[in-house]
Amino acid sequence: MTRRELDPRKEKILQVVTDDYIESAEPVGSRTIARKHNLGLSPATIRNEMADLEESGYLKQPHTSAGRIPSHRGYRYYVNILMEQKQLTNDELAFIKGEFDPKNKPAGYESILQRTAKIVSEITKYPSLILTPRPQEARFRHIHLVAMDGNHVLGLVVMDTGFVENILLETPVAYTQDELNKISAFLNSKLHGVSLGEFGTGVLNQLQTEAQSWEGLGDTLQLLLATLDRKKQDRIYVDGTINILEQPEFKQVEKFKLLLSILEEEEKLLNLMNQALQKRGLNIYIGEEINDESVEDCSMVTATYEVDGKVLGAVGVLGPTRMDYAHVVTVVDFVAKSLSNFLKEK
Amino acid sequence: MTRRELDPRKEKILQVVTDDYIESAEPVGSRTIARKHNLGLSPATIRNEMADLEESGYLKQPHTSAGRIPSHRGYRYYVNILMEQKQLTNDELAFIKGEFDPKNKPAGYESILQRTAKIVSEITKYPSLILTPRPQEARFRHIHLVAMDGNHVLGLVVMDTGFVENILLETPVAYTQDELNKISAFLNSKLHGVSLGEFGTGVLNQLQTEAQSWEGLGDTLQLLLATLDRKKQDRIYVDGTINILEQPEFKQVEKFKLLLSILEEEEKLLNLMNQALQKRGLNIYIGEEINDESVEDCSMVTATYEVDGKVLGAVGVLGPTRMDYAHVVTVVDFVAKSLSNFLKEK
DNA sequence: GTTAGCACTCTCGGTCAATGAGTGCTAACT
DNA sequence: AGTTAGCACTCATTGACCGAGAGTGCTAAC
Repeated sequence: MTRRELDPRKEKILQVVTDDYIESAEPVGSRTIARKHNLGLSPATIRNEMADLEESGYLKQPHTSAGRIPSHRGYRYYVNILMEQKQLTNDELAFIKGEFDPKNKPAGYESILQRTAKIVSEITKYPSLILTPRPQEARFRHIHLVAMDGNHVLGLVVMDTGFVENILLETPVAYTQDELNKISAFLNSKLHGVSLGEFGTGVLNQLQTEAQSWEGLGDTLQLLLATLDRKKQDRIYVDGTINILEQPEFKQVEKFKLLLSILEEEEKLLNLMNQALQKRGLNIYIGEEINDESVEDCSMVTATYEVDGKVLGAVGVLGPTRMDYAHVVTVVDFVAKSLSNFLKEK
Repeated sequence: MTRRELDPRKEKILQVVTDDYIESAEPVGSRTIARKHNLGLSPATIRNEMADLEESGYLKQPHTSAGRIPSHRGYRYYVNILMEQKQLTNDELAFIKGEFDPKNKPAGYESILQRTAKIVSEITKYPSLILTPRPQEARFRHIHLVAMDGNHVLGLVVMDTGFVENILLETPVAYTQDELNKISAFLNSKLHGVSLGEFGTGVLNQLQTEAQSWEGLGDTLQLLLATLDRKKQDRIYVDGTINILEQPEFKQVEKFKLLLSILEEEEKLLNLMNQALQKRGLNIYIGEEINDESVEDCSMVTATYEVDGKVLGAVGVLGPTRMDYAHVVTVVDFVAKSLSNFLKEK
């Protein structure tokens, strides 16, 4: 539905209703519209138009004798066609740019994404979600084994996404650093460019047969892989959950509890955010377009971030269907782009 | 106040009131007590005793013509003297033991503590807090520098707490692995056993002068330290925030918002939990004994965990003053001990 | 096609009385 | 002297009721 299917006057009214409702959280009536925006129309006319809009499914009434609010269909039309682009304020712009200043470079993925989550939730005043780069698709760039005391070896794995993982291994034999260097070189030659996803038992078996010359290496490898496998999971950073309490629709504890239970369950969040990766760039999910039966009357705005044309993860905002789409879209889009740039520098 | 300052009958009544109130969240009246626990006393007698207890500050009334609830002083007496030891149920015991099974050994500090937080909040049904081992006091065990592509060096730092940190450095010069090995050896000889806290600019300056022979090393060192310094912060893992919504005293959104804002602010949590480290073992903070003006009507139960007699961090539960102390104390204590054991195995 | 007018609907806030839980006090009981 | 029955009193809670206000749909006039 990206076609203008409504005549201009109906569009104007739908837009006004949506804007007003987003701002006030109150159903908006014909009188209010006539008063606030002088469309040169009487309340009665507006009433007629609104009745039409309700019949064709763009508006709805919480109860007779209340004003109208947009239906999901109405929001969809609003978002696709009517919504006016918003600009970031100078403050917002400065804030985001400051946080993504290349001077802040070190400090690893984890803290960058956590910071990104904080930025988004602070500006939008909604809870934010950041999906980490998908480890499954990361490729080995470098493996290094370091001898520690006794039977301990520290495995260091660097992926092409810049992701660094260290794994403390207990080995059946005590290796010298020289041996480990050889093993490292061997592993590097075999694994360079292989993705964590491809790297199933097949590759492992092959490695093991080829590596029989090193005593006990098979077991060590197995351990390395088991640990790596556990880290293979995507992660989500959440921030600003508390913001949702500012929204009047969540004043009833029950509604809020439902949403919080989702925000605390990483698995559900992963489901939500993984949808976002399917289509690069910006996405808006309104109401039941979010594929989760336990999310009620919520919408989600997401944008993917990428490096060298490769989609890594996504930045998202979860809020009530009555969220300030124009603002959120602008923020999410800009932050995702800033994050992409920031990561490219590395 | 660990003396029995009340006569047995008053004690019994204080205990019954507290137990009942903890269970029901409703002020408890004389009639209820006479009915439920047959003390062989009439409501009138109980009323007299309760009036005495109120006068001496152990009980209070939310309003005239309501039942009594324990005051903070009453809770304190209850916790110190009256509370009956609870046993863990078999299910709880099995659950905890299963999670701390040494077979689950790998996977690093982070995930262990996160899991611990989950265990505690799931069993107690209150939000849980886990304070990480204090990086300030960790001592260097091992430093290793690995050459990556071009001007990048990966610094690997292992602390005696088992904490492993990796830091990607951009160096002004491209080092060969041989050079790096020498530098590593040099750093190891200098830093082994030094704690992160001691490691101020003093040590740094000394290192820099001694290390002038390596071109550009000074800057690199500085960078390494700056990054390490940023990691020096204690961390807190929180889980089960949502549980607090089950408590009737947080049904009003405002109360809940206050608590949530604390649980989302790491700095405040650190303040709270750092108190716990002062005294090893179990601690109970009731009401204003928690040193934070924004926490209202809450109590905290904490227990330290340790390895080789050295206190590393603490396990805690934050709940309403009306929390089930007996249960929480048992759980927190046992989990802290299990965690200590688990960490010792490493 | 637009609008004024009007009857109607529904929510919200406030008042009022009834209810019930619980208390404190006094006087009688053991 | 400690215990208890009885009674008057207090206070929060609940449900019924009412009026005000916002908004609608419909009809008839413009």
